[in-house]
Amino acid sequence: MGLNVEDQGKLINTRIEKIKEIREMGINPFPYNYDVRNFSSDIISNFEDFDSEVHENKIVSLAGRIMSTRIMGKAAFASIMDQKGKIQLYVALKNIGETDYNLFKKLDIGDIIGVEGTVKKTNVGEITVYITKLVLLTKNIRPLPIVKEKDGEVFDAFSDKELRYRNRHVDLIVTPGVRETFEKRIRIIKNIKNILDSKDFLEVETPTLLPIYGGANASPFTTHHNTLDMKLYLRIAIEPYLKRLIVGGMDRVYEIGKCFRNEGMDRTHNPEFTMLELYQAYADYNDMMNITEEIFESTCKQLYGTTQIEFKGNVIDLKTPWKRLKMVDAIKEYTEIDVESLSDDDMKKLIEKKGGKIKGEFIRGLAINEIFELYVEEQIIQPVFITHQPVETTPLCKPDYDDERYLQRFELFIAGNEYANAYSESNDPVFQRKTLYEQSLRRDVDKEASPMDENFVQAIETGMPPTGGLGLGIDRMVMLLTGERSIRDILLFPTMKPENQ
RNA sequence: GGGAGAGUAGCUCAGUCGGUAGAGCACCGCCCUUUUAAGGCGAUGGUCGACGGUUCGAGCCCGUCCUCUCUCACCA
Repeated sequence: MGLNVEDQGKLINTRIEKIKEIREMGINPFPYNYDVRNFSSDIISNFEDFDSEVHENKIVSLAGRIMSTRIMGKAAFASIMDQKGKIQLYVALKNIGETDYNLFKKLDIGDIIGVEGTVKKTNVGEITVYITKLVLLTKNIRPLPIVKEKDGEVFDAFSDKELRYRNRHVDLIVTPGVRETFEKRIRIIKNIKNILDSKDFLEVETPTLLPIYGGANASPFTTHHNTLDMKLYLRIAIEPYLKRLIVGGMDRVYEIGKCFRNEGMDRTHNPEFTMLELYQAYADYNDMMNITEEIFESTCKQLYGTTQIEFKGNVIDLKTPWKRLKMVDAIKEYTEIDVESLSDDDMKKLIEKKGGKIKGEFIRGLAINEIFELYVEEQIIQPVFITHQPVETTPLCKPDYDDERYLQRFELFIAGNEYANAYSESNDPVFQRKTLYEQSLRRDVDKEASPMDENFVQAIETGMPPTGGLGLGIDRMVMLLTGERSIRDILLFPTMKPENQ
């Protein structure tokens, strides 16, 4: 198991031997640079501009990793992969001369080369660089898994997920589509930033290493600062610092960054994950819904040119506007139960019937939320904003004007999962101090309750304008928009146990 | 934490009833100037996840443990 030197010493040693032989030929197997003037995909998609039948002496120069070779005595085909894709090379003794051809015969799949040549279609019509010059740029000594493709079908895929996650550098080279998935992730994040920047939001950076944590119910990672000799925490949410900035007069701020939660791991949870948090002064939860819709719809269109995507076997249409449903109405619609008219006992029965639990004393608002999660959540396939959660679900959100039993809050559900959570943020300093203090007292019972953050409360006491706040799970969004079912497939380097026992 | 599956060559995988460890690709040698899962001939390559047990004999049966994958639950 593993890709350790000891395990494949013989294969590696023969390649180290080749490095010596190449040096003996007077060739440096690790030169310092190369003049790259073309990329594979540009040559292929603009073939007319390069076709040597038309442009007689047009020389291209490109560099990439050798992915396959087909050697036929005094000539060979090879394909190399660069930043933008793959392209075939024709390597002939008569075109590159004996020295370079002898070098070529010593090369392996995985080596990085620079080539110059002319572009022409082969007899069977494949656009190919007929090389006239070959430069070894980096000699590989650790063999790559050989993955073959024919007509889009992949053979001998590098399919061991553990090896792929532990050796993402190899995965990126040999597994078709992996790179594209991560390029999509990059484009998604860039597009979100473009949207927010165009709305005059300021992208800020706030600390991840904190003396005190808060903003969510979660267990933090702890660490230690040596010279200060103090305990520090990795943040579990971005919220407390962004709200300080709103107090400070930065009226529209956002951060896309890592949060860390010391909890279980599964297909949708990694210990470190990426959140978008956004706060807008003088806005409320309705404004947050509009921004959320725009973020999803625009990003999907930008990636695919359509608002429809397939996810978990469903066609999901992200076209806005999305349905907005109060939580109790959603329960009515999906289960024909009118929770507001139920007795406490009937609600308990409904929860227990589905295997749900009521923690501590019975609280109607929490029970309504529980019934929603048990009976409705997984049924929501098309995007829906669930609004007006019971006030008991969070102390950080303002109650609705019309009915103080419910909040000006929404959660976004798509394909049975939650993607975003937003509030008309509570800014009553007396209420905030009280709830945060009460929460800090519960810490010996509730491990996920946060400690009192005096500086944060003082900030709220300074006066936070009415503010709409939004939290959006970037990893979940990337999964939705790339069709990936596991968070590990959209994180370049997911958290792994160490290889040795 | 529960359930299911898996761990054999660098990669992808076979391995029958318990009887000398197999293939394809890669690698090495040879042939080959339009191939594309290139082809042909030949060679090399193994602590069968670990430990223990049963047996004349274990990749295979039994036990314990480790790791991974999938899935359910829990947790935001």
